[in-house]
Amino acid sequence: MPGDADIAAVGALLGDERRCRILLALDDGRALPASRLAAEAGVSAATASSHLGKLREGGLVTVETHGRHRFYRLAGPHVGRLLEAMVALAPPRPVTSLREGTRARALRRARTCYDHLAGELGVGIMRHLVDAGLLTGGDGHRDPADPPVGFGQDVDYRFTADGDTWLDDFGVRLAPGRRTIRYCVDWTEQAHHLSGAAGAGILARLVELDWVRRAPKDRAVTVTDAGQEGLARTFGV
Amino acid sequence: MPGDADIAAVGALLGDERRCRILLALDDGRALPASRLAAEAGVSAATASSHLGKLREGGLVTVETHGRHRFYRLAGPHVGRLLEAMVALAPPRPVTSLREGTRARALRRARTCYDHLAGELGVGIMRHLVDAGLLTGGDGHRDPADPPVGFGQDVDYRFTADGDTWLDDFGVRLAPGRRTIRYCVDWTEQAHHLSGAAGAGILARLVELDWVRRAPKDRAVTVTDAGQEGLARTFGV
DNA sequence: GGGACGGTTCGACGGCCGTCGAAGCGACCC
DNA sequence: GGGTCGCTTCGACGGCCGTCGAACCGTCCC
Repeated sequence: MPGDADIAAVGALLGDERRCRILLALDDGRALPASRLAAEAGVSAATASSHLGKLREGGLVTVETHGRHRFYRLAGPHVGRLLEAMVALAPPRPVTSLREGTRARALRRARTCYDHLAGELGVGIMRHLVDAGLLTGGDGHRDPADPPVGFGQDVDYRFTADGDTWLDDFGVRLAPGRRTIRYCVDWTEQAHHLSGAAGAGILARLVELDWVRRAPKDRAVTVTDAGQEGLARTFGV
Repeated sequence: MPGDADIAAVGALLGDERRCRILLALDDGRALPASRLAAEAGVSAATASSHLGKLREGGLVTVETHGRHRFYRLAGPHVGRLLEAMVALAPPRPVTSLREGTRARALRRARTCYDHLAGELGVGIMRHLVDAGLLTGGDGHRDPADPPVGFGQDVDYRFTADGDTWLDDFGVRLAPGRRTIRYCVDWTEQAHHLSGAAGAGILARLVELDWVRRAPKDRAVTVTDAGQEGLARTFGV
């Protein structure tokens, strides 16, 4: 039984409270520097570095180096699912922990990324636009060297004629010259979501329709009842 | 952060290879005696008892005592989901382990329990019958003292007039005197599935329709393509 | 280039936990 | 009731791993 050893290895990673704190701090999809995670776990930089090394080796987190900072992220949606499954099993559920849990889940579902939508919702909308033939392209790649955390980048996505029509019909107001498409790699979903002027325009229109509402102080996005229905009908999400 | 400690406690439970072996052995929903689990984990009875005690205290397994045997089960569907999430993260996937994993998943989806259906499919069918008003009752309870593992028991479920009609229409042949309803508590789903003559009759009819096929030597049940469609249409499962 | 800063590596300390044999306990069998 | 069997408890041994300070390495800033 060679495969069994590995699942225990994953379990061992999750058996330490400090490591769990680190993972939970990353659970909403952010990328955080090692120092912040050390503070979050309440542990020295040396210890945190050791934990992060193990989490990385175990495939639970990934690193990006920017200057003298190293940003850590959850390695993918599987990790979020795993954390969710574990939280569901942790027997005592103090209120605060519950709120944190649902909040992280909500952020994974929908959040803002600067001026546009990210999370399952952002990715789902972009996927729908591509599937519906409103948006084409997407063979571009992300330059691993320069870009700061979670930022967008030029790629060869573009709206089709149908896409232009759809934008007008849906009520997204974009100056003709500003229809350049940008996207972000959405790390909680490991897929693309729209950014740039189009992403901002769509988010603005969704807010105008009162389908979604932005939290005043953070990146949370809530979907209204009307939004549930409208988003499902329009984008299948 | 009081809640965080507990999720690490769950992780610690999963950090031991022997405990993982035990959990994986139980992953298809069976109840196994401690001695069998000791053998499965490749460990002495004393050690296995220690592990089982911890798993029980952690809420991952439950015990039923029958005579001098003690049968252990996964505590519920959450545990199955957790194992699934962990397997999805264990990086190397030897073929055997993959086959085992998909097999366990298949058993959780559909299996036989003596002469009737269990697993998600069995539970889903029963739920549909109740929701559709074909079956009523179900306030009975399971006597914790006597019954052997996973066996059915009398309860006050009964078919309505519509239910009788439906049985005839669907092609389930039951002698009028043999319409007594029995059910099993389905432990992988923590819900009821039909047993008794009605459960057996429905399974027989599903086989006759070639919607499902029983494995010759074990409890596995596979759903055919026609079955996928028919079961969805008939029972919403 | 010097100094500060973020991060990792190294080494040593300490504690927790998995392990098994032996003993204890209850249930079954003849 | 004596013997067996299934399981748990106890106690002792041993190893693994989390922890931190100190040293080291690279980047940024003036």
